[in-house]
Amino acid sequence: MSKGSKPTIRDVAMAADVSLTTVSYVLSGRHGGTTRISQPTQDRVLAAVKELGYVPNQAARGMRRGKTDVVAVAIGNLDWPWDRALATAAADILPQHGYQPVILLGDDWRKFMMSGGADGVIIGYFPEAKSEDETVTELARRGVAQVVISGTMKPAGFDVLAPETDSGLADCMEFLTTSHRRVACIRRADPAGRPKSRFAAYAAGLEKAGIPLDASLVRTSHHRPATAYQSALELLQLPDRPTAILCTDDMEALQTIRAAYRLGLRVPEDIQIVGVGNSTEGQDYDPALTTVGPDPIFEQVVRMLLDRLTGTTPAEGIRVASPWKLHRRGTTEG
Amino acid sequence: MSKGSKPTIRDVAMAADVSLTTVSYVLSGRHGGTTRISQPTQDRVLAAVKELGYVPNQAARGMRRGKTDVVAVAIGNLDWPWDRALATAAADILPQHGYQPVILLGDDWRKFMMSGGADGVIIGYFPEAKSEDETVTELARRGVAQVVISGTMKPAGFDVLAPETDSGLADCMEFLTTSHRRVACIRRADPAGRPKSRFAAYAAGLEKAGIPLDASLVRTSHHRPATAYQSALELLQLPDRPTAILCTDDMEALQTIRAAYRLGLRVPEDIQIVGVGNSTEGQDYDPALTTVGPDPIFEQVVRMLLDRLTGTTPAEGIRVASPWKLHRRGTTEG
DNA sequence: CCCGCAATTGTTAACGTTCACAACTATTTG
DNA sequence: CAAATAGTTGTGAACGTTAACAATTGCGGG
Repeated sequence: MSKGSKPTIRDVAMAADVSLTTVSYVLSGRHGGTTRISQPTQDRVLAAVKELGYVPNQAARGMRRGKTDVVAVAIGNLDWPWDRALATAAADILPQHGYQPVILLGDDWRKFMMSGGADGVIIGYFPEAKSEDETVTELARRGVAQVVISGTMKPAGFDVLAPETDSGLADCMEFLTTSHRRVACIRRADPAGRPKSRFAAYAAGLEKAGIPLDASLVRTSHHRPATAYQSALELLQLPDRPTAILCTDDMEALQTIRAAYRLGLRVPEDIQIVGVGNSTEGQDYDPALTTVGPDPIFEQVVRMLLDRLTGTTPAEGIRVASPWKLHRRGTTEG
Repeated sequence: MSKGSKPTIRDVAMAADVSLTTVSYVLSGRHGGTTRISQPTQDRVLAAVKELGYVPNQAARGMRRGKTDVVAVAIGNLDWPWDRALATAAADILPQHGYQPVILLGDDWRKFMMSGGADGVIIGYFPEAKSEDETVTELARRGVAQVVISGTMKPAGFDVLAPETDSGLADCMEFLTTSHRRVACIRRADPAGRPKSRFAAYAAGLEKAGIPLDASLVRTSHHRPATAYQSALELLQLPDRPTAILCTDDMEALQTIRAAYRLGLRVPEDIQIVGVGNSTEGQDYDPALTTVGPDPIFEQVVRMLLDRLTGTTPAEGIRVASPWKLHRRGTTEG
């Protein structure tokens, strides 16, 4: 117990003058049936534990038990409301079930999971729309619990929550094109992947309504909120201003509202704005943001993982569709 | 290697027909001096590794080596720009130095670190302003690398980055009170801690300028952005409207700008707004947000931890003051 | 008075790695 | 030609914990 060393179960055992096993039993509380520890002994052990400030080493425990009690949450970027909401939900719920949530950014989850860092992982982020992923496949083979948010992947030893973006966006575009002819779009600069398909839905919606795609009405934002704001300013100062703007992410939509106010335009009277994602941020805005998205699904995703961890889910995996719909709110009233 | 089992170093050894040690040496690359592995053997091992998709188990490795190569980043809430920026900086920098960053929310870091989950931790969050913390002290005794962001704690086996909020806020209040008499405040609802001291600085600044504290000009926001927005609307619709508003967090300040625009007020002509934190969000705004805060320090914090991990820092720990100053930008021009 | 059972606690091997050291094979040198 | 040496690879213990199983004690009944 000198400086720089952490107390082990061995130290506790010596302090309480019992064997390692006894300490282990007392702490894990699994001295139920045939193995009982007498009250005096328990007290002595607990006293020693407190005295030394002993906490079992998770790595060692995990190794022996074959499980880590850790769940990873893989997200892309803390600036995205969607990812944040997922991480927050996981951090709220998982501890209640004895799991330690850890949030991993970017691609860190691959190494982390492959090296046995956690019992399960919620993957909320794929830079590209893909139908399968080598790491996911391998982890599934190894029996790691996984829930993947993806519209394009099929369950195969893991679970998939599939947001039905296309139908939602189609509804949205239909709604917009019935009352607008000049519908602009602020899209993400992501190479391929989600945003692309969102933009594709925009284009498809225009075509369906017989409106030619006007390239000058399409702007690309480059991940930072300020660029979306700039794009919005440009669009709104166009000689023939669009009457509605579809932003492929709520965050960008909020920037657009701000740009409108800045220019003295009223929302929704002068310009109507629609986002994508149905984030709480948009709900809380004034006027509340009309948006295309799922009902909040993050709790659901976390529970899907918990079910899989407890073995409730069929081994081959399930696919839960998350319907996306248009939430008509303040920015498109009237 | 059947379904549900992960390949171990043993499997690789058998496949390559060598001993465990050889595999370990090849992989860890530490076959430098007296222990060399011949090229053919290396090739065979690497082939087997690839074939089996073997990745060393981090827990086992960590146990043996006495280090985990993991660094935890403890933050309070993903909704706070400050916390996000810290986590993002850590996630960017740490992997370049061989460390796996994991983000922990709320109080999770206590259990996690006490059970040996990581070699080091960056603590960016304390719900209360305290001069010492039992967990931190104990971790320091155990030789865990720690950097704590705190204005009130003193280094004692760990490092402290101390934001000089008071002097910064004092400057700010002086600046505001020279041209304004009615300065409102939107503060956080946190019980004690950071926000409290920020509010205290507001009160002190008023007193110094001989302006009585007007309770009707103080509003409390309850963590969600929408409440700050509401508070701002109320303040701005007061019969005798304040001419400046100090928000104890940039996020709230941005909401306040939005509220002003909503009411048709111009910023900074009609209302001047100051935030706290110097977040990038505020910088990107239009008009850019005047704010009290440090120059970006998150990279610095991460490097402080790396220094400590490599033993560069003196054992007793260092205290780095992070001067806070007023960044005069668009919302207070003119 | 001995046996068996219940109530407690201890022994030991194992989880997957790493590392100091031992051991083996060819070379080369005296 | 023996022995030292360099170049390779293997052995075994250890990290901290758990769990199947063994061992010890005390008690009552046959």
